[in-house]
Amino acid sequence: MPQRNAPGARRPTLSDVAREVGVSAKTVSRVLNEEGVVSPGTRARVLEAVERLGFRPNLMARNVRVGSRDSTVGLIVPELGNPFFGTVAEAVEKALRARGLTLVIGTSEEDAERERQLVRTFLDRQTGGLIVVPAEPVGPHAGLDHAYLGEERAAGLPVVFLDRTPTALAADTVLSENRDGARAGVAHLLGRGHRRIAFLGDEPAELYTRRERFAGYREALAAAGVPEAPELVVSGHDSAAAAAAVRALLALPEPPTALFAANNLATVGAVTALARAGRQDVALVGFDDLPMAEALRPGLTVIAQDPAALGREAAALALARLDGDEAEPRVVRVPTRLVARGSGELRPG
Amino acid sequence: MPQRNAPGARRPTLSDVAREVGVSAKTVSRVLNEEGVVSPGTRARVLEAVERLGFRPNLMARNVRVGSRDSTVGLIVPELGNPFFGTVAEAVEKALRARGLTLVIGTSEEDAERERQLVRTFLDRQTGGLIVVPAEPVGPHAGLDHAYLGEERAAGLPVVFLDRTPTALAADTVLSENRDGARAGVAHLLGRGHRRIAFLGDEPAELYTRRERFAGYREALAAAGVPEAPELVVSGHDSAAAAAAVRALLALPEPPTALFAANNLATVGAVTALARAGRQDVALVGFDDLPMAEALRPGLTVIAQDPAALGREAAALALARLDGDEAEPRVVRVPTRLVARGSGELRPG
DNA sequence: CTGAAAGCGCTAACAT
DNA sequence: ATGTTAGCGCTTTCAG
Repeated sequence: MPQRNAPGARRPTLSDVAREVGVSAKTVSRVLNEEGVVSPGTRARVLEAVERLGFRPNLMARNVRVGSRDSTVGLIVPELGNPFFGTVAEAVEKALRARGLTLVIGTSEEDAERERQLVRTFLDRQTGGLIVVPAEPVGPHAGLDHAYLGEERAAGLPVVFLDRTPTALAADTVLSENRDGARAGVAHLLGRGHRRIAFLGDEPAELYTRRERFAGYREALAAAGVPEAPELVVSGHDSAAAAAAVRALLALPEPPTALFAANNLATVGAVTALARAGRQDVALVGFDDLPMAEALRPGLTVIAQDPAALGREAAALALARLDGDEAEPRVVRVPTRLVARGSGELRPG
Repeated sequence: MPQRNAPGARRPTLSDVAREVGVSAKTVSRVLNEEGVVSPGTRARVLEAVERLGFRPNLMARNVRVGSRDSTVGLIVPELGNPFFGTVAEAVEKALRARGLTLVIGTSEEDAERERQLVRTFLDRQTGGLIVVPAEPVGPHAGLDHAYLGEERAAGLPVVFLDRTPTALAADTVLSENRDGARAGVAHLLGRGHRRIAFLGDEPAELYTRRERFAGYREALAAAGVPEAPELVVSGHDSAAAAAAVRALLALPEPPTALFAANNLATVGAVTALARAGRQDVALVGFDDLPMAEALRPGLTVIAQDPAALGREAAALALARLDGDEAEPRVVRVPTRLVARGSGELRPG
């Protein structure tokens, strides 16, 4: 039972333990780090004193001396309330914990400047690696740059991009098979006879995932020889906007007979709008799975992503770099999976 | 433009900057910390060199010398993929970031031993505070203890419990109004004429939130003079188990006419089971809101929690302690809100 | 206004 | 098998 420290009392240090036992600090250090050989007797007495005083080593001090970076990895995601990123973070944390590393986390709120600040803070605290869902710079310089991370990478810091890929910096990257997934989802609808298939995307339209999924949509249409209809391509930043967009689509002179919702918020909006309008005849395939998908009537057909795998792969890449892997940057693509539950089977008329 | 560091190059230190400018390290330190008075000339030259060398202070080294704990707060949650805890974490991170603190996160997976290890790791890395969703010890010693955190608290470390409250340690705590919320949800059903209302809870039954919500359920029944029916109280650890439990309930000789689902997984299970059975006549109120709640037909009536508020309040308590607040431990209760969307209005027969 | 020396808690590099 | 000395990068203390 460790001695109760008086409130505000200084935590015991290595030298406190050493003094207590009557050995040098280095000997205590040796015992704790199982370094070199220490006689069983001293070893036991040291451990006893450590226990009794409730000594815990100061990792910061250790790292300063050893000159190594901190045994943490920083993760920057746009948000955590979204279960997609929550699951990613959970998988990263698990993978790190298995290796004795700790997760430091920040949310960029899709703001490139905030992301930079977080990166700076993380680096100042000597985070050993960085996993970043790059925020999309807004304004005229659309697209991802993130060249500012190049120096850190050059200085030997593991940097992994997740879910989106910057244009100007080659670094390890983990992505969902967005394009393939979208193509498969739209092909599913085409295979059921649909020809007027709307695309319901994120905003801004420059978002990497949105671009890729839209490309998949177009590829599927092209492969089936179905002409694109620009009026069927709409956006909504949240589920309410997506629902409104769907209402507008259904009011078109030539409305779509099927919807492809390119992200989970769009899917929620589409389901809501269809339910409100009582339109059980409009087919729907969503990108990204939802907990309620199976509980809906009809069941919601989705292109499921695997956010846990994304997180695991990102952590694995960072860990490999920490272990000294100096190979060229790698891109890992995580497959998606079509889960047919019924909503994609509906037929026009 | 900072000089490009050669790959693997040592990051520049305070003394590097000092040497570059031809002043002492202390002067550079003074400039960076805006401490004391430095002549405008040296100041400018120092800042120029800092910029040119790309110098960034080593926070670990600083903290070691200053003897202060790290400017981080550790958060331990059971999981992050669950949007409830994801939203909590997001709110905590935002509140900390606003104060220049960084969030360190770990997932306990509901394992008390894992939680302890995380606490130890966090403390070793000198985390400045701790926010913990206490894991429920399994086995014979049901209930929360967490006395092991008492010493840390006594040593001046801010400790805040979130969502659940340990029995053996008085510390700041932030809770949802579980009991009130459950009572309101069941009262809603009673008010629509239901008398056979099932309770669909978590497992294990000792879980703090489950106990509180069950107490609210009983209070509502008692207030209405409705006798309890033990066969209507069931559990399910995940949504599939909850769905199975609902199927069993509906097969009873005297089945319930309404369900109260005491958490979001139970709610998903209940919705699924009712949809599969085509039972549009069974009322349902769920505890905890769901993104799809509005998209269901009928809309899902829920007792909404406010996870962001829970996170904010927890962070506020931790920050107050960091600012030196030495008052007695406080308990903050965050209200819940009944959101009526239709599923609670269904009438038997 | 600025600097030299000492030291935070710990470990590397020598001793012995 | 153990101890001494020095020093990580920074700040405190005390001089100038």
